[in-house]
Formats: sequence, C-alpha cells, structure tokens
Amino acid sequence: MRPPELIKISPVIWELPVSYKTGMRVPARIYATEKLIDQMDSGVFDQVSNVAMLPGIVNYSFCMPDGHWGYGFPIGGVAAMDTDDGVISPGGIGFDINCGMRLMLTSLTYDELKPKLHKLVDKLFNNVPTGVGEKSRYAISKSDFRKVMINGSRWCIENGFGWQEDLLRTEETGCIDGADPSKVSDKAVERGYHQLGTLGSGNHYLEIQVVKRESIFDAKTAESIGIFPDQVVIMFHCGSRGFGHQIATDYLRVFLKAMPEYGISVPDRELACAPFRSGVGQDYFSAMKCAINMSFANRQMIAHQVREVFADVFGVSAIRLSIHQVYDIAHNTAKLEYHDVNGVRKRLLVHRKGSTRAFGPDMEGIPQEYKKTGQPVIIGGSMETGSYLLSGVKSGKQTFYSTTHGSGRVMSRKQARKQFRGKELQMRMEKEGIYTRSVSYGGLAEEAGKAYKNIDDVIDAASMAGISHPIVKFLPVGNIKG
DNA sequence: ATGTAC
Repeated sequence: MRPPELIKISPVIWELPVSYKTGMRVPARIYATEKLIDQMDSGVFDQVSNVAMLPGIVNYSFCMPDGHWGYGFPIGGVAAMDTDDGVISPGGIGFDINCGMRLMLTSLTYDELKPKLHKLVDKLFNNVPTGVGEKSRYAISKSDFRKVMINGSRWCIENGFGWQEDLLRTEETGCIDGADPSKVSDKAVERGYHQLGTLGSGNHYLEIQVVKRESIFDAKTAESIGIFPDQVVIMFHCGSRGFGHQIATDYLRVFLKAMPEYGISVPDRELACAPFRSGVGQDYFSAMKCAINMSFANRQMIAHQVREVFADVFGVSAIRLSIHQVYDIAHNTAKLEYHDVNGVRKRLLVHRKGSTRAFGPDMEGIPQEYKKTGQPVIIGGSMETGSYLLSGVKSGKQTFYSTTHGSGRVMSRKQARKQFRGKELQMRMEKEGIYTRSVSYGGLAEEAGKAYKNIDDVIDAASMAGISHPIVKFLPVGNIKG
C-alpha cells in the first residue's frame, strides 16, 4: 500500500517529501527493498510522516527495514531531536523502555548439547520466570530497587549476580548516568521491584541457538569475537516489564496536559511530547533512565540464571563452559549523542523505537575490544527462522548510526492467532529440531515465523543500505517464551 | 509491550 508520493532514492531507500503532508518539517525516509516496502502496512507511511512534524527533528524521520505500525511512532522509527528546541516523546521510545537483546557464547558444540537439549530448555523454562505478571525469584526490597534504578547492572555484579566483564560488554556498561528515582511514581516502583530477572511475554523470549558454518559471513570478525562453527549460543529479548510501562503511561498523561502550555500541537495524541529542556521533559528523561537501568539489570539477572542452569545441566561451572557475554544492546531508548549535522557537531536526543544503535568503528561509547570491528548489533528474528549478529559501520552516519532490531511483524497478533495453531506449530518446530516451551499456545501462535517478515530480507536491506554489516546468523534449537 | 480498561 505504498503512497504514490513515495520517491525511490535508491534500491533500499524511499522518501516521502515534506509536500506529502502539511506540517512536515523534514522528509521521511524508509529503508526497505521493493519487497519489504510492499509488505509495510499503511500505518508506517502515516506514522513516519507524522513524526516528521515534531518540533526540533533533524534531517529525516526514519523507518528501518523491519518497520511496522506502532503507538504513535512506527516500530523501527528513528528521530533525532535538536536538544535546544526539540522535544522528547515517550511514543518514540516505546512503552517497553530499554527493551533489548543480550547475546552470550558457550564453548559447547551442537553435538554436545543435543542429548541435554530438552532438559536444558525445561530447566530454563522452570527457572526463568516467564509470562505476564510473573515475579522475580529474588527477594529485592524497595530500597535495593532504588539502587537498581540508579546503578543498573552494576548493582547485580556487586551482589554476585554476574561477572565484572559483563558490564564492559553492555551498552553504557549497564548503567546510564542521570537516573533520578524521585521522578518515578510509587505505582511504577510497586509494579517493578519484584520483576528483576523475569522474561515477560509477547515476543520476549530466551533462545538456544547454533552457529552454522555456512552462516558465518565475516569469518575474521566472528573469530575475533569467539564464534566458531557448530557453537551453541544464548540469545534473549526482554525489557523493563511493568516498571517501564508504568513510567511511559505516567508521563504520556503528563505530556498530554502540558502540550498546550508549550504551544505544541501534534497530528496524533499518541505523539504526546514535551520540549526536551522543559521541566516535565527533563523529569521524564530522568525517570526513563531509571527504566533503562532496571532493564539492563533485568537482563543481567536473567544472564545469571542462565549460567546457573547451564552449570547445573552440564555439571560444569559457567566459567568452564565459557559463558561469556558478547554484548547487551537496547532497541527502545532516547539517548543524548553528538552527531555531525551539515559539518557542525551537535548534541541530539536520538529516539530509537524498535531500532538498534549501531556505532561504527572507533566511535566513542563502544567497548575497547570492539573499536576495530564496530559495535555489535544483536538482531532477534522469529523463533522459527533465526537471528543475526551485525556490526556498526561508518556509513551508518546517514541514520545517526541506527539500524533494524528484528524481523518486524507482517501480521497482527490477532490475525496470527486466527491463522496458526500453537500446538501444531510447536510440534512442527520440534520436528525441525527446535524444542519450545511456552506459557500459552495462543502466545506461541502469535510468534509464528510467517507472522514476521523474512529476517534475511531485512538484514539484506540493512546491509545494502550500509547501516550495518552482517557477521553471523544463528539458528534456533531451543526456545522459551511467555 | 502491559497486573492486555481510568
């Protein structure tokens, strides 16, 4: 359903000019192949051009190749705002603040895993709380949770839930500066303090994956990261649970009320925003950072539980099994970054909603060990089709160093439930060598591979456009989900 | 995504 006004800039870049809609301050750019652009719902074109109307937006309103309709902004949306006269918008970050991915390696080969796969997946399913409303296995007081809001993953490491090196291999070393718990409602704390180390539901999952020799695209980089053929790896996807959700809800309400006071009008209530420099804008920014830190800590606690389960099932310590983390990266955030805009270095608030930061080689803010290769980008595909590790590249400058975050839905959850049967899907996957455990069959059906775009198409588009570089593809063999 | 509705 592409609009006739859509201009093809290159085989993988499409533009809606400012003339497309009254009020657009910048053009909108969608990264997609012909095939992917035709798979995008009309909501993408509508929303990406709405975002182009927001005050202070710089260069373009972007949508990544996995883009689809979302709350206000498209999922796959990127919008960099001028920090002097621009806005901050919860819809540009997502309800699940710091939803993100973590990738961990093992020294195990697929043959070593096979006899224990069922036991491993069952034990992960029993140990990592999975599903809506599930609570943490750890008793964490509200005063400890306050420390988590401020210190993120660092709190976990200090309390024995992980390894020091995990911090170095986490975006922001697992703790973003400037989190202020006084800006977070009691209700959010009430929902969040017992959610550390829980997976959640929907498309949140934990997967055991295998490296196929033929799916290593950049052997040199893969080897330098510690990846080898037939290796077993662990990937998971989750965020800040009810905690971040409540913070987003709280501030959307505040912003809706504040907008007229600042003279801001938006084409869609879901684009509620406030000037970044305003009191409420800064309050949300500081509260959102608490959710960013909570989410890093959540994934750290899951990583800890994963190591425990592996050690238990294989009867060898996690250190002996070399369960080292590759990286942990968010795909739902707004962050202050310095970028070159028409030759001038400017401080921007980069909203990435279902989009992954992909800093190129030598850039500040990526771990020393990845300075040469570029920042690792972890892409979760559907549970049937596989996932990717990419790296950031120099030419990522065009999108403020942002790329895709996953496959992107082509079918609504409702539609998927109608079209697929969870039980059948589980049996078919089992036959294909993928053992899944899920809280509900309906939930499983929503995540069917065919409900998503083809992950290879999405990665090809991102690669062709020069916004990230494929290193390796992983194939799923075990999966737990909410 | 979410104690799937304020």
